[in-house]
Amino acid sequence: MIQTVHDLGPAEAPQGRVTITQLSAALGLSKSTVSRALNGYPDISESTRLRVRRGAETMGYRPLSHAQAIRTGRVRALGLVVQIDDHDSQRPFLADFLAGISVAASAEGWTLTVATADSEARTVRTMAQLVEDRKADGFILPRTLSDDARVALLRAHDVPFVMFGRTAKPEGCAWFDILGEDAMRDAVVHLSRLGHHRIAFVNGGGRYNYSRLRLAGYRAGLAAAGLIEDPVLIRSEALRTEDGARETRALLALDAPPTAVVFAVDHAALGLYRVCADLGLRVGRDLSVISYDGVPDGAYADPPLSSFKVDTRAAGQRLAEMLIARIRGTSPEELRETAPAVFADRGSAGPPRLDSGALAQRLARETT
Amino acid sequence: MIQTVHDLGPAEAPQGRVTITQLSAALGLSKSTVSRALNGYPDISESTRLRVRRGAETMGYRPLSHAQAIRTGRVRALGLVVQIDDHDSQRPFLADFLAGISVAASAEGWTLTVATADSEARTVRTMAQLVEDRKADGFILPRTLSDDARVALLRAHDVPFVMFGRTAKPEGCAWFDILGEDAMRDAVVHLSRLGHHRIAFVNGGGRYNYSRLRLAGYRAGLAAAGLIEDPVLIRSEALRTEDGARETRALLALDAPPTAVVFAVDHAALGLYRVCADLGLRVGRDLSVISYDGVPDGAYADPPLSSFKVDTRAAGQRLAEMLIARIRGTSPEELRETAPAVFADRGSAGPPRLDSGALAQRLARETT
DNA sequence: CCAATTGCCGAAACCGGTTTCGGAACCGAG
DNA sequence: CTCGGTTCCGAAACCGGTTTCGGCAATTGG
Repeated sequence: MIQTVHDLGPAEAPQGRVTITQLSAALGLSKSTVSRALNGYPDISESTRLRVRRGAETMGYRPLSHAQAIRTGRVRALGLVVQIDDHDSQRPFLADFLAGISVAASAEGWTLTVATADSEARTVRTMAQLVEDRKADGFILPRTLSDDARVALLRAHDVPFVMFGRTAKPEGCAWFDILGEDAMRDAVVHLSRLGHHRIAFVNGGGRYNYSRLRLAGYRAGLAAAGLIEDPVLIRSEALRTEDGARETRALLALDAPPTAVVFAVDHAALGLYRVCADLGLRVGRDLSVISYDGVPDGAYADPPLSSFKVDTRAAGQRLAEMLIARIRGTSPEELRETAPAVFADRGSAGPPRLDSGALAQRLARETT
Repeated sequence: MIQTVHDLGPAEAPQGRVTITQLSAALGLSKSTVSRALNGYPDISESTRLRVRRGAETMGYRPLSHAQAIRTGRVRALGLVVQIDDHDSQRPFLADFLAGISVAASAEGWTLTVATADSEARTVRTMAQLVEDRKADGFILPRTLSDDARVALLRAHDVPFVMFGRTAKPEGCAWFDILGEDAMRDAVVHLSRLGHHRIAFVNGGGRYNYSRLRLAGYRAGLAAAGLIEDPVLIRSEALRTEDGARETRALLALDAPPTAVVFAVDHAALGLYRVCADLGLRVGRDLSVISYDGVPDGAYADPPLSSFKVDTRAAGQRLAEMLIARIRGTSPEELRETAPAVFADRGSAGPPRLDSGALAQRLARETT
């Protein structure tokens, strides 16, 4: 007897779940046949395979992932360990990132296991724990570091993973990344076309792999614009607003200050706004800025921050899809993708009202 | 033969996990005895129970949760469905919230399954799915609504849950909540002591249960301060910065504008800053403001926003502990806790430099 | 036409646990 | 000394799947 499924769609028939035993009985087949039919074994005829699939469909059979896991060792769950000690831009994107992962995962009937850790060591330990307890079949690694302990662990234990971000040592690594270097290059070129000649660069954290790339992009932009690199215009380690303010002050204290600044991180770029407010400079006229990330706060600044937006949600989605493919056996070399950041020109970059010399004079007046 | 665990602590011995069969063999007991010993069955002598526990400890035995789940139906996982259609203050707290849940869960050997949904209907559907697939044994419900469809579903299916926030119909509900009403009351009293007589209130979204409570707290504050309520000073539906700006403008357009505003939501309160910047008003002097949430952005405002801070991480931690207790059988009535918000006085509330009349005149000058 | 494959499926073992059931050993009481 | 009741443990069934193995029927090759 097949229990009819009433109430909400595929919700719950009273004493609900249909098991493989029930399904096989209803079909007049053995459960081994049903199992192999559903899992694509070659020794099942096409006709019965179809019959089984249809029967499973109509009876609403869905195998319990933990019941299969006991034999297969796989639970159909993606793992994500969020490291929360770094006060960088991860937070505002977290919800979108999760959303992207979640839709891709649930589209395939997978789920997402999340844990947090407050240090790199603990992150690795947590991941090891999750793997050992079979709580996740693979991991999405956000914020790839240049030398990443997580990669070492997962490689050693042969656990599938995909990185959000590229790495210097790509062996066995799958990744999805945004082309931050192209964004930085385009930012410099854009500012150059607006008439800027002294364009500074404020990078993010050096331990992150992206900072290496973005610096290269900045340099490529200078080259494309025919500008020569001035080391004093390159700063780094600016992740938070305070950091960005600090670096901005340092840049404006130069004998020949920049008239435009390219930031690798939006939150740091917002520090420039504060310094400008203090010094009576108008962003986008006295000092131009272009940044990267596309955080919502940037849109609320005055003038709104021109920034290269990253579609974090889409990234999460793609990463989840790629990780599932990876777990199912696709080789890491086939799973490497990049996407461009999209420039949102909002008014924080304009033609220089003052050149570097005039700006320096104005700043000198201000500070005395 | 017991395999020795080398490398990193409880990591992985090659061909690792010790099973209950191995453990029972090593102890010279049957696996049923071992199982019952570890699960606290009464028909196991205290001495063997101890022996088993010690053996499990030294051999590093940890039962696979999905192997137990196949019989018990429980996977030792907490569920959290994050709804991302509402653009309210949920985001900045998400990481902290997850961190709190994560530590409490992993302390008990539980994990966290996260999903997202972009509408209430989909949230409910997602939760039903997770329950049916046994991906979570219970749920943490963030952002309790006055009339919450999630509660209805879970109650109907007899699935354990705890709410972050109270509810009007408490039957069968467990919760943890911050006393936002006390915060609002204290805010009004504080402003009154500073010399304010016209104190406005800008509430959050009416569908959330907390808004009812915070309004009541505002009123209690007026009563405690000996002020009479003026309906024109009460606004609502302000969650985002734009909303807060809109409501601030409406308040300042009154014939007798408030000299201080209490906000139920920090991000909305930041809208007041923007309006003041536009109008040339100095926050904390020409117009005072106290808010609620304690978002990081508030500390970066000028002057920093005085706000009642919510320890979201602690809340997540406690909620996870309570949910585990709930799943283990504690009655919901025993699982109801509240905690106060902590006032961070940062300078956005001061003695009024102008009274309501003078402020109105100044605003009139400004707008002409 | 017979032997050897091949295609297709069922029976049964298995995965790592939990839970039911029955029985041996021990106990105090009659 | 026997008997009924505890105390405590092992054997075996079970949970819902997967996978191995073997066998029957149909097909192919010689």
